[in-house]
Amino acid sequence: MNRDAIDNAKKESVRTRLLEAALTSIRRKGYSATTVDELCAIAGVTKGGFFHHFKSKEALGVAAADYWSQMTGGLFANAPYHAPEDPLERVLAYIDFRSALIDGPIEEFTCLVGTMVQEAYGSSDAIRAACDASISGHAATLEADVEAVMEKYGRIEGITASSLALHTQAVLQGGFILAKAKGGPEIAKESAAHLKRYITLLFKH
Amino acid sequence: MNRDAIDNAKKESVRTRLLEAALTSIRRKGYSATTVDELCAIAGVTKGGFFHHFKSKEALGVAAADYWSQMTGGLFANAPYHAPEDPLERVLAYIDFRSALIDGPIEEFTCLVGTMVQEAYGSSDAIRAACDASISGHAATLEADVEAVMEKYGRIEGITASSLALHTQAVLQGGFILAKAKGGPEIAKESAAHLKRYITLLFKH
DNA sequence: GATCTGAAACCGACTAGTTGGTATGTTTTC
DNA sequence: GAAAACATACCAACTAGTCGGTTTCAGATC
Repeated sequence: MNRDAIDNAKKESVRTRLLEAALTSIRRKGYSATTVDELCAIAGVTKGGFFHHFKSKEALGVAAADYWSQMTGGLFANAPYHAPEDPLERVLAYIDFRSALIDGPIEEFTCLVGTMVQEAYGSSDAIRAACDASISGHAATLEADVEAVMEKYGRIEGITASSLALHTQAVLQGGFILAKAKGGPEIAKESAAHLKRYITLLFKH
Repeated sequence: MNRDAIDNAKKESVRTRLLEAALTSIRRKGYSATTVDELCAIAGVTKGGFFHHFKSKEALGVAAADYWSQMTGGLFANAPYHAPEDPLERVLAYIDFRSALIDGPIEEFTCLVGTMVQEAYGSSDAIRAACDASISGHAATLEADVEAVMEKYGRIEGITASSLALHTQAVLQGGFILAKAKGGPEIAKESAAHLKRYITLLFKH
């Protein structure tokens, strides 16, 4: 490891550790219930360190949403669901991939930005916008495939690629809420199955 | 108004005012960010009054979820969507009814228990259970109609009335999250339209 | 029907701990 | 040697919750 690498590791490590702590805590307890002190303790930093990297708790929230976008962006970009040649198969494979991720402890498969925007949409427009960018940005990566599906299998009156792509996100987010209420992932997987059936029915008639 | 009525009005008013304040505040800022002091100020009661009616903030959360169930239960029981003789028409009319409710300021059409369970599922099992009871209880009122639809139009492999009824709730809850992220109700209405199309496609083939 | 009683409803000041945030260091790195 | 990266100590405001007291009022008693 050369000096640059060491430097980058150290440079990023505290900030990254704080962001990782934020992901865990916010997904478990929400944004408001997550305290700066707690994040400092988890990351092994003091208050001074925290406010050196983030000018406020709100700024951390925005940064956490951006960090989340980056992480999930990488995960989905490298996921295997892009392989099928047929666009409809790709979209269905995407849903299968999302469904496969829904497993284990609730706080490990639920969505950071979906959780955060619920509380913060009215209190912080910066956080709201960052969460919107994350969700809408991810939906946009699906939109091209949906568009190709509609081109190949025929357009349906009243349905746009954008609206259908966002609908997939709504179904997943809603599934997370029910999973939290019920205390297990099953219902979220079932909802994903309904979504898959919907898209199949739409284009394979 | 007889003495009993006066007594009940007075007896209920403070508690009810606190619950109403809780609905408003939790829907706007979430459970954690809602403070007891704030609710007291809105309801025009002091701390002593609050803790006379609720033994803790958590107890208020549970009571608010129950109160929400009661309110929405009345609203949906008296709603016009039960009129059609055909069960499928009833289910589709339910979705139209839900869609029509999605309008105006975000905090006025979003779901109290969906918002609350996001934050509280890990911190308070009592609140989680109350929110689950509210969502699942409401879904159960749909289940009979869905069951009748499947009886009349034919069952579909892998789909139960319960799973489809819960899926409708997932779509609506997810729509609320996207509406919060985007700052307007449109996307939630569009998702409801997708849900309606899904159920139509399922049974009208 | 005036008076007493006891419980429920409510008040208001208090507390112990926590909150996000700051001001002023000290150390590390280039 | 200066700027970035932290640490330390601190604060004012706020947090849920407590506690002793006061008010209200239905019902029992006379």
